[in-house]
Parts: sequence; structure tokens; C-alpha cells
Amino acid sequence: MRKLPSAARLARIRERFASEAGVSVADLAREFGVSEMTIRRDLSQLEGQSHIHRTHGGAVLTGRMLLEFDYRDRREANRDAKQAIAREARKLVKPGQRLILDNGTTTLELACLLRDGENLTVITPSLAVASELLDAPGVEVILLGGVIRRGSPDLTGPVTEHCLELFSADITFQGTDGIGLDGKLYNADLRLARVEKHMRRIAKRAVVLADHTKIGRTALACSGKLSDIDTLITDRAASAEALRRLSKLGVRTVTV
Amino acid sequence: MRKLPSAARLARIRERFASEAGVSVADLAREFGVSEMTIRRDLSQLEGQSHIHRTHGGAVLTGRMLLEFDYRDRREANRDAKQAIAREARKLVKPGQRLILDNGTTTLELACLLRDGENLTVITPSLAVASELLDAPGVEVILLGGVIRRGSPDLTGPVTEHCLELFSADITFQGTDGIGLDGKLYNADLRLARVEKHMRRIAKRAVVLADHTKIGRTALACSGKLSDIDTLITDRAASAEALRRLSKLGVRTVTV
DNA sequence: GTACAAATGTTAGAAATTGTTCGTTTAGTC
DNA sequence: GACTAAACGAACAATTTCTAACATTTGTAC
Repeated sequence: MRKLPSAARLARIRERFASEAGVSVADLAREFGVSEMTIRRDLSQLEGQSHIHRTHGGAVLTGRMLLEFDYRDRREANRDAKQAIAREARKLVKPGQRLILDNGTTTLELACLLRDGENLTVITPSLAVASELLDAPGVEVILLGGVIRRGSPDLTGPVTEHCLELFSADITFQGTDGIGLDGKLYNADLRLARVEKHMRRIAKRAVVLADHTKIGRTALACSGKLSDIDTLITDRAASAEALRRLSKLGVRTVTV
Repeated sequence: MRKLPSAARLARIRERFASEAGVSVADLAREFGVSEMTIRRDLSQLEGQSHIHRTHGGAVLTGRMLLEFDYRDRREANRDAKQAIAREARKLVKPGQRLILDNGTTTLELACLLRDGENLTVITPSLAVASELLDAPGVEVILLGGVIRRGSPDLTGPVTEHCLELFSADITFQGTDGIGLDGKLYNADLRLARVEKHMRRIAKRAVVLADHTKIGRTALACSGKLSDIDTLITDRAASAEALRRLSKLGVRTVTV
């Protein structure tokens, strides 16, 4: 086979995707008579413009699956603890309640457990939570409006706060990026911190879900004090010393 | 069988579920020419994305996956015409504009074409549109709040209407379920019809995207009159007779 | 031809995927 | 409940693929 100019090769690779969902580096290299390295470079370039995603061994079309609000990577971190915390939180939910589920991977785990809920209403700014509960028969999902933060599938900003004003709820389940030993709740994003404050205002009861890595950490924005919340659920790996200090601040703490 | 990159194998396993409700590890291993252990790992991964549920010897489908397939089918229907219409609509968009993109598969195709937009703001009640534009660098996505309709990934209801009040826009791009020859726009869902009316009120210009199958059809709810909109974009397959009648009603009609 | 830039090839070490083995769990049967 | 065969998961080994750096070739303008 005669070698083609690079642009033509790129175009032909693109055409491949019209008929096949995935291509392999080795095949393309053989087919075009170039080295695998060149194909890899081509695919990297295409990944920027086209709807393909590079993988080990080749590339696949993306956008074929809807609602891929991609939390997968972060979701793996410390997942066992998060699931245990979510199971504990699930016990607080009774049929017929109106819940608020904040952004975050731990609340997402809780969302999974609510799929079999009865007559629940879930209000959330998280696209991942919404997508998880989309087809749950006993759950009505109300998504708050707002600006989508780049790189994170959730909603924040004035619109979100404005939407929240329209509701009231029985319980708000929130994550956090850090709980200082001074009893303050921290969040890495200022806008999220504001939204969380609003949530607590309209809910009868506030529950914070935080694995032990969050305890003793601080972050940019303070979203409130521990005394603003009713229950903190964390995991056993949290240091006893830290837990003692927190419970002195008056918050009911559950460890799982 | 030629080996595909691992992600392609995952995609094909997923596709299996479109036709069959369950799969077996042994079958898949034989079919793809890999070890059973690899298939188990694949299935675990898919389960983590909550598309399926693992069982002994294989895996079965969950509800969420069904929804995704259903939407995909609708998207495929008449796709060429929809893409051509979307390309025509794309030409109306200038850098810096604020757009409203309604629900629907045709507007979703338009969203794909807006990924390279410059300094655009897209306001939408459609989770699919939001998901498509999530990572587009030149596009800010504002998702409207609202209740998620079961079986369709989009938002409607009073909250959605309330959110719309907060904005104004340059152009609203809408789909429709039917355009009667009496010059009325129809929609199969009453709540969606109301939302569409609101959209037109806050946008300077209203553009309706409808492939020829929509022309001459009616549906449950009337969302307005053709005279409320500025431009109708449809495809050549629309009957000349019908187009003549519509243009008499005063709407600028573009056929592609 | 020379010079320069762009594209491609090569290599080696790092990373990811896959295969294999083996002890444990599960589902079904008696 | 006990037994059995199939299926499972963890750990390790083998294989494949990736990235990055540098070397080489190709293309183009002077």
C-alpha cells in the first residue's frame, strides 16, 4: 500500500468509526503500513476533535451511551467506607419523605440504595444522582437548575439557590470536603458551600456523610458549623480522639 | 475473531443486552476468545456503572439500561434528516449568543454541532443535551431545574417554567411532535407544551426543527401557533403541497 | 544542495490488561 | 444438612500496550 498524507489517514480512521464501534491500534498500523506509534498519535489527535475515546489497544466511539456523567474514577476511592456510610444513612429514610441529596460520591452511593424507595421525592443538584434514580419506580426526582461546573457533573450558582427556595424537605444528606477539628464544615468550592447552606435551611434535619479521610481536613470555603447539622455519619477508621472532640461540639455522630 | 481493545469488548457486551435480557460468562468468553476471568472483570466493571446486575454465571439487565437503549433507538430514527436539519440550524448561531435548546432528538443533534462553539451559553431542560455539551470548552451549560419525566431524560413542570423566568436568550431551538396543517404546533406532553411556550416568550427568535414526518401530524397538546415562531427548518422529503400551505401562514421555512 | 520544520520510526522503561492457579463460595441435588 | 460441580475472587505471572525521549525520514522553501 502506498503511504498516504497524514490528513488522509486521519480521515480514513474517522470513517472507520461510521461502521465500527471500535478500532485497534495494531489493525490500523498494519492497514496503513505505518508504525503503531503513528496511529497512537493520530488517535490522540482525533480524541481532541471527534467523539472518540482512546483506550488500551485502540479507541472507541463515545456519546453512544447517554447520561455518562462520569464519576467512575473518584467513585472508586475509599468505596467500601462510603458504601457502609450510605447504608447507615439509608436507615434514616422512611417511605413518603422528601429528601435532598447533595453532590458527592458518598451521596451517590446513597442514591443507589434509594432505588427501591417507596414514594420518595429526591431533590438534587447532582446529575449523577439524578441519572441513578431516573428509572426508580418509587422515586420522583427533582433536579435543581444551575450552571454545570466543568469537570464535575453537578449544578451550582445563583439559579441553584433560587430553585432551592421553592422547596422544603425532611432530610438533607450532604457530603463535605473537610471537617475541621474546630467544628467547621469546609468545602473546596465556594459556590457549593453556599448551596449547602441553603439546603440546610429548608430541611428539617441535616445529615453529613463523610468518610474518615475528611476529618481534620480543611478546605477553601466554610459552609457552616457542625452545630448546624443533626447527624454526622463516618466510618470506624476515624481516630477516636477526633471523634471525641467532635461529639463534644454537640453533634450526634454515628460510626459504621 | 480479531481481538478488539478492551473498551470495545465492553461496548459489545453492553449491546448484547439490547437483544437479550441476560448473558452468561461462558458464552461471552467463547465469543470474544478471552478467558472467563476477563469476562468476569468486565461484568464487574459494568456493574459498577450500574448498568447491569451480576448473577452466578452471568449478568442481567437493570432498568436504567433499558431507558438508554430506548432513547438511542429514537435517536437513530430518521437520523440523516435530523442531522441535516441540525446543520442548517447551526448556521444561525453566532459566537457569544445565548441559546435555548429544547428537548428532543433533533435538538440533540444540534447540540453535537455546538461543541466547537465560541463563548456560547446554552440553556436547556434536556439531560442529553447537557451531557453532550458538558465538556465543550466554549460553551457554558445552564440546566433548568424540574421534575424528571419517567422514561425520557428531560425536565418539565412548574419548576422548569419558574427557572426559565430567570433568563432571556437570543434564539430558542425547539422540536415538536406535530405541525398541523391548520398552523398549530402540537406536543404529546402537556407539561412540555407549556415549557415550550415559555421558551418562546423569553427568546428574541424562535426556530422549530422538525423532520418531514412531523408535518401534518397532531398530538395531545397545542403549544402554540406557527405565527409565534420565526423559522421552521425541515427536510426536503416534506410534501411541496404541505410546505406551500405552511408558508402561507407567514413562517419562514427552510428545507434542507 | 542546504536548512528547517513536520511527520514518522525506534527504543526502553512504565503501566495496563489478560491468563493461570488455587482456595473459597454458591446453587442445586440427594 | 451434606455433597458435588460449577462459578467465583485474589494473587501472581505473562503479555500487551503505553508514554516519552530521541533518532530518522520526509517535505518544502530558499
